[in-house]
Amino acid sequence: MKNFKQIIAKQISKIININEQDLKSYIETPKDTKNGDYSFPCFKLAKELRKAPPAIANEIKEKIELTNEIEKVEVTGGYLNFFINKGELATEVLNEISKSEQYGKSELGNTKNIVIDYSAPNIAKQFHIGHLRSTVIGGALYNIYKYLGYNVTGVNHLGDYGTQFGKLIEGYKLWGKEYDIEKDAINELTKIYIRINEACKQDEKILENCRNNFKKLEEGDQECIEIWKKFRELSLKEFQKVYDLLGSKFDSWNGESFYSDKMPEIIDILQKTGKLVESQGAKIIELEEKGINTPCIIEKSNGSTTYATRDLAAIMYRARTYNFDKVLYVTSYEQVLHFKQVFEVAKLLGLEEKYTNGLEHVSFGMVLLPTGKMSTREGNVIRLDELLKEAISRAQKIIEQKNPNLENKEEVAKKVGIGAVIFNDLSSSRIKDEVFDWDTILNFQGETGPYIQYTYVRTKSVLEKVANISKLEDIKIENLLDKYSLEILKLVYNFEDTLIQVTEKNEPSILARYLIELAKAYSNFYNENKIIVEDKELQKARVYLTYTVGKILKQGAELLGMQMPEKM
RNA sequence: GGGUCAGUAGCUCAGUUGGAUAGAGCACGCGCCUUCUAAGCGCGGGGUCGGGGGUUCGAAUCCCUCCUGGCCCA
Repeated sequence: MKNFKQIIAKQISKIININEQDLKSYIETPKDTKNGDYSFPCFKLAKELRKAPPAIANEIKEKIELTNEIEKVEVTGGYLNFFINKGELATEVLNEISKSEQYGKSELGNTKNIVIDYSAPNIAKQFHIGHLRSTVIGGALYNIYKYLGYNVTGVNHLGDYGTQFGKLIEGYKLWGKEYDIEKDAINELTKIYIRINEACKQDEKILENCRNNFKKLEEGDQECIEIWKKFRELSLKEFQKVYDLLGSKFDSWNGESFYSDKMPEIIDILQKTGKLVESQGAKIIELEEKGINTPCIIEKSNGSTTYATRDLAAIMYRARTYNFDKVLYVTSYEQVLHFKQVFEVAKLLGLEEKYTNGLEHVSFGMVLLPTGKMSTREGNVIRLDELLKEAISRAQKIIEQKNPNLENKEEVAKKVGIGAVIFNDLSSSRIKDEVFDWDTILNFQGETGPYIQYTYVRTKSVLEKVANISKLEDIKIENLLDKYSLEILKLVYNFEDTLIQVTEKNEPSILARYLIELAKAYSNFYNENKIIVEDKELQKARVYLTYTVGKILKQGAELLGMQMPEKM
């Protein structure tokens, strides 16, 4: 697609001795359209050229060559304002839209390998709303990178390993028959876990047995492995229900346990660097000279490994298996120090720089309850399946009230309710904390998922009424040059750029905000203009624009992981 | 205590990487459905961009400092 900024930069570069790329980065888009579509602030040049900014602007204006794309240039103060040819913009955008089913899709990523590590719930623990963000942010990034031509691998790095399993196994051995873990696995396992922890406090012997169980698990003891496998399987079955609702998919389920036999190599390599030192019985790596004043613990004093070791083993494995250009770790900001340490230590593994430079922690804010942090131990967590169930049931009530004759009510309620939850999590910057509130998350009005779905449904409804959409060749562009249409066309023009920005910052909220803007622009258009009108030429053009908006809303929402109903 | 992230309207958040008069949504008030879905649209009030210094033609944005809060580490 034509790059208007580039074209303007090119014209300016013919007059001023600054390279095109720099000029392009100076060009901005004014907030107020009366200041044009693009603007070049001349203040930067004042010092160098020893002239007042308005004088420079005027001088450029005198010399600049207008093109097909640039219709008019005006000087306002020190700004040089460019007005582009709207017909050219509209033609360009609609051409691009009509070309392919998937607008904005590209090969930009050039099949670079991206590994995204997300969701990663803990086996035998509740899948609560704290896990939602990782799942949803990671999922959106997965879709968007893929859309831009990257070769993406989604990894669910399950928390399926660690000393807590020694305890759980012991609890299960002791009282397994009292609990129906086949039926309600996670709840029952949680009960066992609480009970065994109590028992450990009372009786040293039991604690000893727990430790032994974990050791046995590591050494391949048949019974322990069987039990652990059962926990894992049953937990995954429950997680899968949530993943099905959210539409989450993973290419790999290699969790922590997968790396249990890959850690000795890591320790060996680190040992050989001479940087691995003993401290209070533990093996650590000092990172002070790297500006991190907490050492990274590789092996605890009792000989067991840490999260860090497992993550290092994972880096090694992923480098070999996926030849990654980037690994994105989508976890909450609680883990910033952990990843800082791991990424630093990874440089000691003897890997190519390509790998160590590609490690990135995509951190996000926490979901808090009005009372503070959630805690599994205190039992004040909100289960994700319950949240989703509630979302669906609220959507259902609204359908009952607004559109009682709708077909497939249940299916629509599912899409709307879950869409609201997903969008809510993606609509503000990752880093923001979120205080959980039912009415905020399940709000269906204003800047929400359902608003985007609703706008989409409106476009479908119009298209259904007119039955057929004209070919682009039959559209008279001059029918789309009003203020409301142009607002839409400009946004459509920005779609691909928006996707690129998402990957540059690993920030899906940029796409979420974009979709809100587009839905708003269409709602304005829809409100101000009748689409089905007497003037058939006008109708054709407006229908085509409607079709365009619908297409992008759907594509964008699906990239975020939302599903679109056709009616609601 | 050290590190780190954040602070913008009553609440929740945008703010094009330093540009023109700081914008939305929610909530509140008023208006708009005999014609394409009112889960919508319009109008209205509401701001010391945490405070103070600095850099700059120009700062919510960059630097310094202090305050408040979150998180991590001991």
